[in-house]
Amino acid sequence: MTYQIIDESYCRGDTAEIARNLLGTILVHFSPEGLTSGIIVETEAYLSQNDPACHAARGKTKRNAAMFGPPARAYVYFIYGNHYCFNVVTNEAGKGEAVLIRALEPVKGLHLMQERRGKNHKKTNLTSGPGKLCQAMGITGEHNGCPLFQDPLFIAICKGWRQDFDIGVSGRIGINKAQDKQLRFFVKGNPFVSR
DNA sequence: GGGAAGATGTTCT
DNA sequence: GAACATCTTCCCT
Repeated sequence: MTYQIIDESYCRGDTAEIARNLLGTILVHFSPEGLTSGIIVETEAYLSQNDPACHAARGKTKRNAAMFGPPARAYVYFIYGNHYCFNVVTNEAGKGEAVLIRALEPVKGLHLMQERRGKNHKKTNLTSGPGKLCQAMGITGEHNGCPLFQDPLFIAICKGWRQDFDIGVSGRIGINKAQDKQLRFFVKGNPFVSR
């Protein structure tokens, strides 16, 4: 499988469209413990306009500052006392938009993912949720603001994974505000999609 | 200073 | 399907 790493321009423009486009791309992390990677199969868009569920809705804070930075960077935040969530910053710097990566199909480093997740999880339980995939991939708050087009953490378009998948659309998961917005995108029928 | 909510995961019934 | 663990962040109930 050959990769073509994305560049900054890939994440400029309409955030919902980028959320769709990210489906079927691969997230790769060269960590000190080893390589892990997975195909992105579920995403959610968070917008700056008319979207109270977006962390940037109430303006820039210390926590969400990375969302207001340049696109194609990571926005990683800590939630519920236990979990990290990984986002791709989109649109232009200053906007405050991002795409939450909700699920991956593991490709490489399965053993390391098992180790990081602890216990004896099934393959489908390694990366099928935003908190799970961060733990499995070794993504933490250290990666907040990191570029996503160079080592050690990057997203690439891969030739070789099937490109003929159907895209499902639904309301976003786990939020109380703006539940009617159809901003969740996923690969239909993929067993690694959450829920 | 304090409280409540939060883009979740796990375990139990 | 529901309860709960766990703790940071942000805006005052």
